Amino acid sequence: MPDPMYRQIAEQLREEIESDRFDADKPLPTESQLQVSHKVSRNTIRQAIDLLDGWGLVEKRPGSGTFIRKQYEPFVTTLSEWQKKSGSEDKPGSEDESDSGLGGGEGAAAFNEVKARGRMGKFLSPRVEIQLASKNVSERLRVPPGTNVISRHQQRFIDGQPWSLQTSYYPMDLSDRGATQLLLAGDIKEGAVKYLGDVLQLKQVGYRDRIAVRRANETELRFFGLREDANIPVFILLRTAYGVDGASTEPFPFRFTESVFPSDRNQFVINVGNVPDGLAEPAKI
Amino acid sequence: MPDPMYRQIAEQLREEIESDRFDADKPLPTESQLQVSHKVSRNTIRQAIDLLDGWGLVEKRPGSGTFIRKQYEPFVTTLSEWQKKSGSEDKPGSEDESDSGLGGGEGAAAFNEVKARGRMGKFLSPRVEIQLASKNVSERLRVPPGTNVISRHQQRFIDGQPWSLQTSYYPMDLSDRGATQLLLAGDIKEGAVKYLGDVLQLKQVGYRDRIAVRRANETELRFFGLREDANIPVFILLRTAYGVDGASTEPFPFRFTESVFPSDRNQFVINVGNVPDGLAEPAKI
DNA sequence: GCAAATTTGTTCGTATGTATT
DNA sequence: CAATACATACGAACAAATTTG
Repeated sequence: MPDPMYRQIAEQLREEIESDRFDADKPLPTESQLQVSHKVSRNTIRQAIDLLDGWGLVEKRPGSGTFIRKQYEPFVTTLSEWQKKSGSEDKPGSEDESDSGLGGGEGAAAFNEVKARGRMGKFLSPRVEIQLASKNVSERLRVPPGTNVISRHQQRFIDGQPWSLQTSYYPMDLSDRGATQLLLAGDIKEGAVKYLGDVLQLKQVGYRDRIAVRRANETELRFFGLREDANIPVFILLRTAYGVDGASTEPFPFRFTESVFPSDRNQFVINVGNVPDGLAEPAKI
Repeated sequence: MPDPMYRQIAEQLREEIESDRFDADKPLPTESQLQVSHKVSRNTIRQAIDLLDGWGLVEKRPGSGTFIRKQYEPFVTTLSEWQKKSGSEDKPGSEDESDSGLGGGEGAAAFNEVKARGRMGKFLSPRVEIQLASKNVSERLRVPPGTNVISRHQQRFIDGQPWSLQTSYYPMDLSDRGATQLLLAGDIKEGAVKYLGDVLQLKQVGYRDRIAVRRANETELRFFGLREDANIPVFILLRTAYGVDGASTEPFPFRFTESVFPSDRNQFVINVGNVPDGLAEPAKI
């Protein structure tokens, strides 16, 4: 039993696209042209192109045409530490935290990784709000639901492309005790982790990342320039950071971060134990 | 300008589904019924339902009806180690590796995590093949492309549901030097890492994970019971494991593993440094 | 076990709307 | 403003898968 016509046509177009038989800058043949050349109705052509669209291969622009979607060079974010400490063993949580804290995707460390990979990062100034803790945030920060928390939201770009959306939540407690910069909309140049260490003797000792994938919501579709039809899901990276300070030797959560990364241009790397030096290149999948 | 009809209808149906206004066991109203109740053509109803299908909310069964898709309780896999070592600091790569090696998603450790989470794991017997190393495999294992490598492919189930597909590649070298069990189709009860340690004094000292997301291929759609329309992508987890043995103190890659997890039922957790004890619960996203 | 009824799948033709050039 | 190209919507017919009597 052969596949239905629209699927056969879609497969054929896919094959033609992937072997560069179309000009990448110019639109594909129009629906009317394809309707003629494949001797089917325009509806059937549209079904075929809708498939390609759902596969993320093409992008339809009303009034203009159907174009081949540009494939991104994936950007790799290292979630564990990625800078080897010279002259010290590789011990997360040990005493010699460098400027980037434990590294891996945090503000300062993330920016450094972008630079180290020879790409151009642009992190907009954070938008700061006092919010009531959602159930999720209150559970992670161990504050009662509805408590005020500091929310710092930031848009990040790489090579001019929208790259990630990040929101960090801090207990109000921290600003009350003197970390007042958390309330200012500007960047914290040295990185929030180092700042909290300097001001409150709050030292990050570890973090837990959770990775999941879901469909992009309205805001995310708009910011990342994704078309809903293309069905590009987003990574959700939830990080709970733990620290100790003078008052407590038992680690407690002091920051909860939710980051959103479109899956068409992002990958993650985790190094555990002793692995070769150097930044990991993207995986071919 | 209001949304088109099919989108309005889709949103309304979504709202009705999410507030449990339909019986989860019985099909939704048929296309003909909806066509009447919404006073539109059947094609328009089909467009609306196709949207819900693409959102993964419903599942269409020809001849039978349209059903609400069951949501999975996500299974969480810890990629870093997840068992605290009693009486020892938390140092990956240190001397006191327990039974599960460095832990985190490996055969033995993965099975233990499933058990620890109170769920029922079933890992089928691996299918073993001698293959020519692909470009990807040869790069990771640092063997010339086209060299023979051992491939061990395994299907994994949790609570009776297909959960992941995993293929590990080992240099032939290892079996030549005595690790002959790698060539047998049976399970390696103690875990491959421990086995290699016992037989070849090959000790795992670290690993690097890469995480990406892509569309499921034919095989994966079939195995995981996914419908193409539902557009559920899969996680790709690539792990390169490094070890040392008597002959070399410089870590070298001895195993490369590619695992595939459907994103509708899987999440990952990474612990870095000092984090609270206990298995992390799924993220709410 | 088979035939009929039901339900979704495919394809056609047509008309009109909306966005872009 | 006109032409072009994709978007929405209607109606119809037949096919294929599944359930039911």
